[in-house]
Order: sequence, then structure tokens, then C-alpha cells
Amino acid sequence: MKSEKKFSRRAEARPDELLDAAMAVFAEQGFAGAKMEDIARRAGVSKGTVYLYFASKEALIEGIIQRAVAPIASGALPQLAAFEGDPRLPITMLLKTIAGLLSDPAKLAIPRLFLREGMNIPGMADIYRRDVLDKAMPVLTGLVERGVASGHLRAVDPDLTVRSIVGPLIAHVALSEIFGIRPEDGLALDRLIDNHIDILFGGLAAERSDGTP
Amino acid sequence: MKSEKKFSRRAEARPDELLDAAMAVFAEQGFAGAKMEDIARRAGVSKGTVYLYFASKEALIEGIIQRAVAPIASGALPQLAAFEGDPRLPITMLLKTIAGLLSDPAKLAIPRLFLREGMNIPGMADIYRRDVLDKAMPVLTGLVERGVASGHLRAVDPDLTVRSIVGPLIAHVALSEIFGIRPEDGLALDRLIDNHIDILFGGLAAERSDGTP
Amino acid sequence: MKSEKKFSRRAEARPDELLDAAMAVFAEQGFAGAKMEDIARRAGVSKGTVYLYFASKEALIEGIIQRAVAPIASGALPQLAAFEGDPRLPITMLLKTIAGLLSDPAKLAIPRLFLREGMNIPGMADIYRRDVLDKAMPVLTGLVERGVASGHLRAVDPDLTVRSIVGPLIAHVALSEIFGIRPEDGLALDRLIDNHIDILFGGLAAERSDGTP
Amino acid sequence: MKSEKKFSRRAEARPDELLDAAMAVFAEQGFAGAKMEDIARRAGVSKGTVYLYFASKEALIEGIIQRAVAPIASGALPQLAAFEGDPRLPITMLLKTIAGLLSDPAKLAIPRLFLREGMNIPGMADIYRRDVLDKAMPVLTGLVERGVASGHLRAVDPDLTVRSIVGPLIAHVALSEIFGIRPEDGLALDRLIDNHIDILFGGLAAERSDGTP
DNA sequence: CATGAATGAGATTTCATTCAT
DNA sequence: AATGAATGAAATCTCATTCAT
Repeated sequence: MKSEKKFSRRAEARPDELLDAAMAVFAEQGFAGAKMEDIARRAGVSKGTVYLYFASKEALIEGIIQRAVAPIASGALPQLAAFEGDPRLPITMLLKTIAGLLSDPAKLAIPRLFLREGMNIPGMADIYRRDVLDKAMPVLTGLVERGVASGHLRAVDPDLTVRSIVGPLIAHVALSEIFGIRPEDGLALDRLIDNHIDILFGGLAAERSDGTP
Repeated sequence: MKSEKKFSRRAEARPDELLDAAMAVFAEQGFAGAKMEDIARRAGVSKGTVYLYFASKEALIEGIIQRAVAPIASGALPQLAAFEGDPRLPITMLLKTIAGLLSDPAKLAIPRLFLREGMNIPGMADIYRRDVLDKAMPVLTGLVERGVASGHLRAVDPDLTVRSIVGPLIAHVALSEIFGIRPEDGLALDRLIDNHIDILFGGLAAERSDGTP
Repeated sequence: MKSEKKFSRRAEARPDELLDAAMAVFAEQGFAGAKMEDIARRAGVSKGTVYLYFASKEALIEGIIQRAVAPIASGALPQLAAFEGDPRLPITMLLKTIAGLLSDPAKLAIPRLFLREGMNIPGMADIYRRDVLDKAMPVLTGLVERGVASGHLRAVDPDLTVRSIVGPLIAHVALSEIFGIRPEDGLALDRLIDNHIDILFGGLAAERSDGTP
Repeated sequence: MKSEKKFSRRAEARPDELLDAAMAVFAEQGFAGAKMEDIARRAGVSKGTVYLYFASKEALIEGIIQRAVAPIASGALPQLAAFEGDPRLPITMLLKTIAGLLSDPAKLAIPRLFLREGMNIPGMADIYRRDVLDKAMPVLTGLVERGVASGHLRAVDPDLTVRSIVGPLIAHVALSEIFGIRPEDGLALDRLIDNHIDILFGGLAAERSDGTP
């Protein structure tokens, strides 16, 4: 007859709270450097409780990935996949959308974590391959393919071109990881994207009034 | 007659041998996952010997960085800095040279390691900033600046443009890290660069004979 | 049915149990020679558990000191400080009390440990200075001072005299340390104190009925 | 035929130089804390050379002890042993001589080292017992015995009285070890001895001309 | 004689995981 | 469901000692 639990003890919110806490600690300390104790404390529970929901430290990082990657498939991807017409529009939108997301340090932390821990966590590569390479890439490639087919784009290799399109964004994440760039650079990212789109679609070379490249 | 010396006494070669071994083990296991024992064994010495030359695990990674970064400053950079004329030539050469280097897995491992351990190692960021950001970037930026001034390039922001130029290469390293891409992709990298240069200088958009952007 | 618990969960008793075990091992092996493993085993726990309560080996010895020194201040000292009258009485009592304590090998081990590890442990000197020199010494010095003032004692330097009073006791601890004297000497200590008190108050010289000092 | 050694490479001075260096390092770092490397460097030789003269770290400390203790037996002891007459004179001289020695930090370091490492070094106790307890103590005890027999001293227990005589000196060494007292206290030691001798021979109690004990 | 590079057992400390409560 | 005390394997680093030169 000690204390009467008012409601449910919020058991369903726990996994998400734990992933949030884990994300924060991983971002700060890296995977190897993160202590279960810290994660538990940040989530406001005890060490033992973490194990009630996640079987191991690795299960935590897999949970983070799953949660972050899941919405992508059901989000913008289908729209992009279905798009018809000049692909420069969706490409621009996509780049700006991603840039917007990456301006939020909390969101930037996720790909930075992926980058940092990359192959360290067994199974990480598979998740990536399954959810990113095999789902997202074909959509972008298809966009370029249709652009080339429809005459909106020059005759380029779609696979390789996708890398030129998203390269600077990935590089931005990589460099922000390496140099620990902080929030105030959000603006710079916008300008980076503008400049990149400009070059991407217009080329770096000056006038080609003569006709040939 | 294989000479059964218990140890071999090669004080001068040791630091390099140890850095080679450390590099290999770090590339395989990551910094945190690498055991001093493994590094020692791969170098063919005992644990203690490693500490004879490097005071700690961190001193090893710093040694690797120093050794890798040093030649850059005295190598291609001065030539690029002095270049006059159409910058597309040196940019093309630079990208192809780097691509050539990155085709060698042993060389690719170095930037991959930098990427992976990025901010984990204290002092790493400083080395990067000093040797890469402050030395290499101004040279590239200057190249674009002079190209714009001489009319060879369109009027773009030099700083941001440099990122569009090297972005796909950094992204390649990052992705090769994440997906553990192996040697056989060397060829793909060549084609990636060709395609990238094509887009970079010519733009992604089809003919603009009508004059529209 | 001896209850086969893998571990026993006794958070409150642990620190004391660990200090007891540490004390015993330090006394046997010295500070440097004592292994955390041994201390843990003697306390009936695992290595890790020791670190749950004490952050390091040095924290253990500091804990021992604190625990041993604390009661002194709140014990006999105030009584001695307040004493009025012939100081020979409290001095005799003090010496006999201490001698009584030192007859117990377990208690003797503490000052022996202090002696042995003296300045090795950083912070040890401060604790000593704070708790012994600055607290206990002034009380004894005051006792002699008041004895001199009240005419019960000859006109001697109180500070230096205190050393003559306690010197043989400290020497006893020192010698017991050096020669590893064991319990059976308990009796000898009593006789040592009696003899010392006799000389201390009566002097070593024979009759001075002639009046000379 | 490289270089021609001029003379003998001073092989005979080596052991003493090594003991000096070892003494200095032991005094600073304690036995366990002293590194062979440090001892070698301070002696101006290489690690290997130390092992040419002393088989182990323990052999070094034994050498120190032997060298320090040897002169005592052949020095003042015989004179004291043969002394006839009022023992207060030789006792005073002895205390003042020892006090003089202990004022020299280099000499004080030796008994401090003995104290500190006491029983840690196997065989230490034996050396002590043989050279100090069995040689020096009987001489002092005999001095007191003859003093009592000749009526110069009161009827005290000679063995225990010797401890009251030398106690403060040993305590001084012990305390100087514990509190790290430094050279400038040399003077204080002189006054300590004077005060001690005063009490020792005259007693602490005020006038007893009335005849009371 | 002298050197100092090399060895490797061993010590401290950390932390993911378990489990009695 | 939740706790947190306890575990113990594992990792880094130290240093007395050896021995080829």
C-alpha cells in the first residue's frame, strides 16, 4: 500500500526517450566513448532499465538508425520517384530541403554519427545499403535518367552524376564532423547550396557562345 | 640459416614500421578498437617496444597524420599556387592526381582514418586546420579567384566553389568509409572524376543557346 | 542451505569493509606493493567493486587515514585541552592510553602505515598537518605551558618538550616498523612507558640533594 | 682501433657512484618509485651498466645500507664501550654528534630511507638487527648500566632507558620523513637536543628539594 | 666494459552486462 | 517495471631485466 501509480508508468515512451538520450551521448562521445551509465542518466532512468528495452549498446545505435531512416522511405522519396518534367526543380528542392535539415544541429548529428561510426558497428553497413543505397539512390538516378531522356539534361552517366549532385552535401557533413563546425554555419550551408546549384546546372566555364563545350 | 635473433635492434626504421602497423590496424579496427598488442604484433615487436617510440596510442595517430600530411605542403601545392592561365587545367590535373592516389587502398585509408576519428583525438582538429584548411584551401581558392578575374570562369564565390569542386572526392572517401568499398572501385573513381569534371565545367543543363540561365 | 547468492548487496557496510581489507593488505605489503586484486579478494568482493567505492588506490589510503584520525579530535583532545592542575596526571594518562592502543597490532598498524608511506601519497602530508600537527600538538604544548606557568614543571620550552614526551612512543612505532616487532611486545611497551615517565618527571640523574641542577 | 682509452675507465669508482645515485633517487622517489633508468642516468651511465655492478634493485639498497652502517662499528662505538666515569658526558656527546649528522640532509636521508622502506626489502631486517640492535644497543645499554652501578644514574632499566634517550632523535627522523621537514630545521634539532638532555638528566618536575619523589 | 633497444609479466582502471531486490 | 550493486574481462601503460652489439 505504498504508493499508487497514478497512470501507466509511460512504458511506451521509453524506447524513444532512450534513443534520444543515446543519440545525444553518441554525438558527444562517439559510440565507443559513450557509457551506458551516461545514456541511462540522461534518459532519467537507471542502467538496468536501458537493458529492459535494448539488449546492448549496439542495439541502441541500430535503433537510432532505424528511427532516422524509416521516414525517408515514406516521405519525400515517392514524390521524387513519380516526378515528371524538368528534374532541376525537384533536385533543387531536394538539395534545399536537405540543407534545411542539416542546419539543425540535432539533425546534422545523425549523419555525422553514421559517418563517424561507419563500419565499426556490425550490421551498420547492411542497414545503410538496404535503406539508403537501394532505396534513395535509384530514385535520384531515375530522376537524372528521365532528365537526360527528356532532353532537360545533357547526356551524363546518371549514377556518377548523382554523386556530383549530392557530393558537396556529404562533404559538408564530413567536414563539419572533422572540424567540429557549429550551428552558426547554418547560413553558409544555404549559400553553399545556391552556389552549387548554380554551377551544377550552368557549369563552371564561362560563356560558351561558340556553341561547343 | 635464418638467424635466430631474439630481437633485431633497428632503432631508425622502427618509428616508420610502427606507424605502418598502426595505420593498418586503425584502418581495420578503428582507433578505439585497435589494441596496442595488435599493433605491436603486426610490427613484429612487443608491446613495450611500441611505447619506446610512441608515448601513447594517441601519439601513434598523430604520428601517422604528421607523416601523411607533411609531403603535401612541399609537393603539388606550390605549383598550383603559382599557376597562371586557364585554371581548368590545374583543377583537372589536381582532381585526377588525387583520384589516382585514392585508388590505392593504402592511401585511401589515411583520409578515411581522419574522417573516422575526426574529432575524437585531441589536437587532431588543430593539425587539420593548420595543414589543410590554412594551407591547401587558400591555394585552391586563389586558383578560382584568378580564373574568375581572368575571365576563364564565371563569376562564382571562390570559397563555396572550391567545395563544389572537391565535394564529390570527399564524399567518395566518406562513402567508401561508410560502405566499406574496396579496391575494385578504383576504376569507378576515374569515371566519377571524368563525369564530375564534365559537369563542373559544362554544367548539368542542356544547351543554353537560347541565352537563358 | 547456505544461500548461494552470487553477490550480496550491502552498500552501507562496504566502504568500511573495504577500508579494513585495504588496511590489512597495506600493512602486509606496503602501499606500492599492495594489489587492488588482493584488497578486493580480502574484502570478499571483486576488483570492480572496490572502484565503486574508492576511485583509486590513493583514495583508499586517504579513507583509512580519515577514518582513523577523525575520532581523535572529538575524543580525548578536548579533555586534555581543558585540564587544569598538575599536568603530570594527564600526561601520564595520555601516554598510557596511547601505549594501550599501540599494544593492539591492528591499531599499531595505522601509524606504522602512516610512517611507511609518509610522503609518498600526495595529500597525505596535508591531512597530517591539519589533523595532527595543528590539532593535537597545540593541546599538548598548552598542557606543558600551563604546567610551567603554575609551577608544576620546570621552565622548559613547551614545543621541544612535547617531543621529549612523545618521542619514545613515536620511536617505538618506528622501530616496530623497522624490526617488524610483533604482538608479544605489548607488555614491553607498558614497561617502556613506566620507565619513560619515571625519567621524564624525575630526571635520569641521581640524587640532587646538594642543590645543583 | 677507434678510440684509445686513456686510462682505466674508472671501474673502481663505479660502485660508489652508483650507490650515491641510488641513494639520491631512493630518497626522492622511495624504493618502489625509483626507476633503474633514473639511477643510471643520475650516475651518468646506462641502465645496463648498473646491472654490471649490482644484480638487482634490491642489491642496490643493500649496498647502500652496508656502506652506511659499516663505519659505525669501527667508529665511535668502541670508544663509548670503553668509557668509564659519569655516563652523562658520553651520552651528551653522542646525542650532539648524531644531531650534527642529522642536520646534514644528505645524511638524514639514510635513516629516513631505512625507515621508509623498512621491512619491504627482504634481508633489511637482518642487517639492522645484526649491525644496529646487536652492536650499537649493547654499547649504550652498557653505558647506562655502568652509570647506574657507579651511582651516577638512578636505578633505571638500562634497556628501556636507552629508548628514552634516543627516542626523540628517532622521532625526529620519523617526523621529518612524514612531514618532509627541510634543511632549515637543522638549528631546531640542536635546540631540541639541548632541551631533551636537560629534561633527561634533570627531570621534568620542578624542584624536589623537599624530598618528595 | 659499456650500451640501450627490446622484452613481457603485471598493475591499475574502465565499463558493458547481469541479477537479487 | 525498475533499480543499482556487483562482476570480471579486457585494455593501456610501466619498468626491471636481458642481451646483441
